[in-house]
Amino acid sequence: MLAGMSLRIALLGLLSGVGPASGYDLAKKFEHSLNHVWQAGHTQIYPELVKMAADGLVTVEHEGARGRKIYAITPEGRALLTDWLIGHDPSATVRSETALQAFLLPLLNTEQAIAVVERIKAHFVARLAVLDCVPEGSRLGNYALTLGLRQVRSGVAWADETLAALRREG
Amino acid sequence: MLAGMSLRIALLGLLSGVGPASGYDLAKKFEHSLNHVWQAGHTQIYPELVKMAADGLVTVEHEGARGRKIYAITPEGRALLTDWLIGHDPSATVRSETALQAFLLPLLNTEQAIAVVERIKAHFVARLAVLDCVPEGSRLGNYALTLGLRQVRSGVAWADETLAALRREG
DNA sequence: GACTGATAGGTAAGAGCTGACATGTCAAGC
DNA sequence: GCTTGACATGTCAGCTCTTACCTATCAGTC
Repeated sequence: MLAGMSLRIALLGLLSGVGPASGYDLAKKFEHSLNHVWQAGHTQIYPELVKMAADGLVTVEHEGARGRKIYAITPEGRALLTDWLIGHDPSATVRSETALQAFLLPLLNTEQAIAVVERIKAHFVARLAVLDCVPEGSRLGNYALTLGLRQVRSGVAWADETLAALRREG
Repeated sequence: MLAGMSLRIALLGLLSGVGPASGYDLAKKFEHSLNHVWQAGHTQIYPELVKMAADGLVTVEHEGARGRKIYAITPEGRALLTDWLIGHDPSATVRSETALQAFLLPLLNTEQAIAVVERIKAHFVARLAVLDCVPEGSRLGNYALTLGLRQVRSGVAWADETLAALRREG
């Protein structure tokens, strides 16, 4: 099980959850639900689907209007998906620009630090607003939604706590 | 301000916070503190320091034993660092394998889902243990530590909630 | 003297990802 | 008939990052 097959898994998961779809559909789905969990644009998705078809994980079910190609997950794809979900130990790699700014906060004076934390808080709040608008009951993604909400709320709480601390010492 | 200069910022931040250091030192610092916020191995750090020196952001202060090269941040480097901290709007790009597994949980049966969430929880707990052992008072990183602790704890809370829900329905 | 492990610094192939560009279809409104 | 905008699919350069590999020094131990 190679690392860095998360894009494949995400695509297989969508195909498994919502049924056959075109690359375009999958890109839209990424934008409107999965993007809180994994990012990918159409420039990544289209070539990946071609490779996945070559590997037998998906098939082109039929071609529709405007060159629209509908992909469906194969039994091999379903097997890979389930194996990954059950067996893959998620890597702990984190790359958060927000956390990096938090890390480096002590390099700024109090006034500057307050401004930075205010902006970080605004970011968390905006994200919270987006997550609150995600429709529930779409089967896939509900658990990720509650996880995201919890983590974003804890981000807001951190920002408030940090702002209070900075203002006390400032 | 280009995107994807976070590695530079992280290195400049360390040099600014702890003073001149070698690539090796910086790699160690990454491993023991920054890696909860941003990942980078020595294979990324060494070439990046060379490029940063070429761009005038750092200088080789002197060379020590065993070819050890000590880098120091320059005024230009300090200016770039401060500008980024104050002016950079952190990108919201997320790529979390854990969250992806959470997203796809509904594709599994209850028994399998419980096993996956148990593993995710174990991951969060392990991370919590690591963060609890990070020495406080090291100036840099304290704010990121409290942020990380909050988010990991909310991860554990989510896992407990989700396990309870799965066991009710199972 | 030989071996081990930490120190110290790299290179290079290839995978992953971003942003810019390119092409063409189809429906709706003017 | 023409334009606009959504639909639909792709390529490519360039950057980031990971993995595997390589070299060499020095201290301590068997």
